[in-house]
Amino acid sequence: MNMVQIKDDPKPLLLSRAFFTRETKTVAQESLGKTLVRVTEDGLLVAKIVETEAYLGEHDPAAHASFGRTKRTEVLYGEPGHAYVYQLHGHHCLNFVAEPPGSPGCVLIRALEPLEGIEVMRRLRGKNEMELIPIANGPGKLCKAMGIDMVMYGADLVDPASPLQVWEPLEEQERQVEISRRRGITKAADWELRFTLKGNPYVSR
DNA sequence: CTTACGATTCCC
DNA sequence: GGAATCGTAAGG
Repeated sequence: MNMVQIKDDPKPLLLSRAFFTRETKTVAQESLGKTLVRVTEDGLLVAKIVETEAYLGEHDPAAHASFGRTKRTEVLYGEPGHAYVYQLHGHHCLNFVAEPPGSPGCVLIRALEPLEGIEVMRRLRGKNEMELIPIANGPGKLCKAMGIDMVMYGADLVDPASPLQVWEPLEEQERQVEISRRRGITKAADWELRFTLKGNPYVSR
């Protein structure tokens, strides 16, 4: 990890709008290994994306977009590369909006490998003595650890002034993607749209 | 307004 | 295995 590079020259690391302007399934797979960055008053919170799920749009029974265009899903129909945040069971979940405007695909972020700002993440999770793995190995847990709530709804992930950004990987990595069924849903449960970094211990169970 | 229902988490 | 928990969407 090269913190000098992070602080001095973040722009070349930012992903492009074009990255998100692709098929949802592609964006979900390609997001693995990328870097999620939360800019806070206590410094940068940095983590590697290790688990994602694709939600395909209005014809995906498990997707929120299957309800059509509502106040909640509005951002899904807009410009790709923005954050879709929603609440569930008192927790928050983070998605990346994918596909061109009008096509409401999105990518659920399900687990992170914490890299920087780990003490702040522990504090946000409410447990100072927490082990590294359980800090962000679930969709609700990672939002709490990264300080992501409804304020982040619609945040532009490719804007260097945004509180929530997605960067290229911080260092070279080999990347083997494993494909499986989406977790925790009852509709279209057999669709294989969950993507994980093979062998990564920070993936959710 | 009322009701049903989760893309979850944590504890027993 | 089960409870906590609360916004959303749908129906009256």
